[in-house]
Amino acid sequence: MFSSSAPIQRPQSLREQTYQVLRSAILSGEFGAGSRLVETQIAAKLQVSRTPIREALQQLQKEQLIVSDSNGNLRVISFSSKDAIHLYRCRLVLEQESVSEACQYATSAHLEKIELIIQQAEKAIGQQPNQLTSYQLLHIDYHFHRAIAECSGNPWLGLLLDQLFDKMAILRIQTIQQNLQVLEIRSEHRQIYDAIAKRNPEKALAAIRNHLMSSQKRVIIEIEQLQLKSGDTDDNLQI
Amino acid sequence: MFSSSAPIQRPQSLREQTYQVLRSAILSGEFGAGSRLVETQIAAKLQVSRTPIREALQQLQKEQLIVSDSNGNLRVISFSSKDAIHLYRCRLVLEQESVSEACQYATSAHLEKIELIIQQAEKAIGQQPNQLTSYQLLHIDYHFHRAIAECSGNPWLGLLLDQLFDKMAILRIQTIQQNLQVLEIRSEHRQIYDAIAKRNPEKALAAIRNHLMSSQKRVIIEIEQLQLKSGDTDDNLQI
DNA sequence: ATACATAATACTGTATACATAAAAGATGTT
DNA sequence: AACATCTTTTATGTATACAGTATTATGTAT
Repeated sequence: MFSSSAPIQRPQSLREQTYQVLRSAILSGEFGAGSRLVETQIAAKLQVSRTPIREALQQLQKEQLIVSDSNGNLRVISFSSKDAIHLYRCRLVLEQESVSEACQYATSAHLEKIELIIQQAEKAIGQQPNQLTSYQLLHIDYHFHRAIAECSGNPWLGLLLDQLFDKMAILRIQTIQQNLQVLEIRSEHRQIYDAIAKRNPEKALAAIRNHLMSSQKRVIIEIEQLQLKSGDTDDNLQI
Repeated sequence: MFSSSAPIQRPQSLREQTYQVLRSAILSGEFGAGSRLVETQIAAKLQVSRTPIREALQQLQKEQLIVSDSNGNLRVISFSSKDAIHLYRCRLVLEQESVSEACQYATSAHLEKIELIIQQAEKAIGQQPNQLTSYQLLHIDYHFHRAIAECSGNPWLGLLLDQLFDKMAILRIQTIQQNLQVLEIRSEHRQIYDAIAKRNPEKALAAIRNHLMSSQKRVIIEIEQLQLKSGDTDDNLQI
């Protein structure tokens, strides 16, 4: 009969589609931090009524990808370097838990999946070394960290991390220009993986910590450079 | 002129009001885990149109207080003992960060606030020893932990914890019957506070760990008892 | 020209109407 | 009584109308 246990899924609602469109527009930097979002405008652009747009915006607001400014206008959230520090601290404690559990509970299937992601990343870098978009890069990075979190078998851990990853994307999307870092990230990832595969929690914790601290440092430097520049000319004032 | 810097707030939207009503109905146990929520019914009950109800339900869904079951019906989430373990693990790592930061950065104002909360708790227990509702108890507990998190100055940490606290409420609302535990909780809280006040991270970490592990143990025992009972008679089947 | 009042616009919040899909019930047939 | 088919009910998704509010533009008087 119907061996397929996958529940049939009717065409996604306009709300869901709208949500996805807006979300990736934000995370890919298409809407820069601070840009304003208006129901009617988006509705006109996407050719649907305000209702699904409205609901999608509310979702995004709930996960703090957009916030309402002092006038009650919706804007893409914009992070200070202080926010960056705080976000990275949260991420660090959650990811330490993540790798620590991974060392204990990762199955060989889990490990294979992680290794596959690493390989895919290397291939992507090898093939199109310079035309990798920041968004693609972030995506690969995300999958690596997510795959580790899944080893824990703790869905809530993954959910919490997902929220942080979205914010990381906003943080980093402005900052990744030079792909120099790609090399560092690659080796850092491999160190994390190796430690997990060898079930060595001490090394794994050190590696994830090192990775996140380096990443944080890179991001903060760039944020502060951005702030300096926007301090000079007040063009891109973020109201 | 207007020294009050508080932005004037127009009457809250029906959506926000609905959200609050539903949220506290869920967290207080008025809607038990697994109960079904239907737009039209709620709309009829609260005498507003479906629109704000709908939007409030979506918010609750986003924060996983309600989920859609296999038929697409919205229901209050219901946790297994496995979920409890996972949720407590997340909470532990975040709260360890919380107390650790508190040891470093708590100002005397912060400490006073925490102490005040402890005193209020003791007063509440002294005055109405047996008629304290579980909801009130949870509320006091929440404020204690939240006040500690605020010492870190990390708003994101607080936000992540808030999400967990909501789930804890659902977890615990069914389980707190006998107020025996009140005494234990009280002393555990005091130990945490004392360690923070003395800026002793080792003790503080041990204390928070002890508190959460004890709490987890209490919750899990009760969940499993519940499961046994509902296994006997299939009355309160949670579909 | 500046200040003020009034009109026009731009958005949001809420209600409501309609379409569609699923679930439950009813009716008839064997 | 069991089953199939058709109807009715129930619930959700989307569009749209309307009200209220804030913001901006326009005009008028001093």
